[in-house]
Amino acid sequence: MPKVYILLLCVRIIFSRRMKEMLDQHYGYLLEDDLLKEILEKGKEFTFSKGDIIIDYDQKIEYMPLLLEGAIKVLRTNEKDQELVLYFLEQGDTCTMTMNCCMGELNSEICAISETDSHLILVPVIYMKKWLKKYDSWMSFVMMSYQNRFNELLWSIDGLAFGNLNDRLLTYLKDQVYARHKNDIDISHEQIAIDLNTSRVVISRLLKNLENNGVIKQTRGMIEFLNI
DNA sequence: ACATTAAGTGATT
DNA sequence: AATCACTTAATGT
Repeated sequence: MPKVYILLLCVRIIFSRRMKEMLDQHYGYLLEDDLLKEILEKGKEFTFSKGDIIIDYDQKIEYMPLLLEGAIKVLRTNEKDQELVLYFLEQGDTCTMTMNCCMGELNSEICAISETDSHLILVPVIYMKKWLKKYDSWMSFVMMSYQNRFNELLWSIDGLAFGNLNDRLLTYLKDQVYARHKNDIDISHEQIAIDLNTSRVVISRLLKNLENNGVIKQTRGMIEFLNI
């Protein structure tokens, strides 16, 4: 299990100009101006490093995240320390489970880990309900997120039910490439195996196949996705 | 140089 | 597809 560094390591920069730019860039076309302004007022900006735990199980949800940069892995584990990755959050996304939990005022049912260094705005959850009534664009945004997440969840379930590991691995890699904005993925076979809850040996074999078929190239701790 | 960690492989279930 | 046992290769101290 990854170590818990949590919020202590976060750098908090309020009223940064860059924050506004990035907010406009990734959410500007979705949300109305008044809302964007309110997000800047009420939200706090944070950065997380790779591997930081953003939200852990049973933690009280106080903020909802709006991702500006980077990628976040959202997962559940069972009684053992087996992980199941539910979905990845990329820029322009927000965490649907957060909304789920705070609507019902529940504690976190999931664990969110920063997959790369990432950069996000945290908005206190009380505003998310208020904004649902106040802003149409917020409502659409939330609905859209639900739809997207739901589809990704279906994907995960398909993977489990039909056991098509190769396909799951491929979409996993594509997700990584998309989230990192580059074709080099610095991740070990072991970590992939944990994410897809299978064993390292199996992943190694599948990756070897992909390498032989010219889909990827790999060196220690690195996978390069070719011909996109 | 030695220990540690990542990756490759054959055999078995 | 999973597990075991073992090898080889890359990296850190």
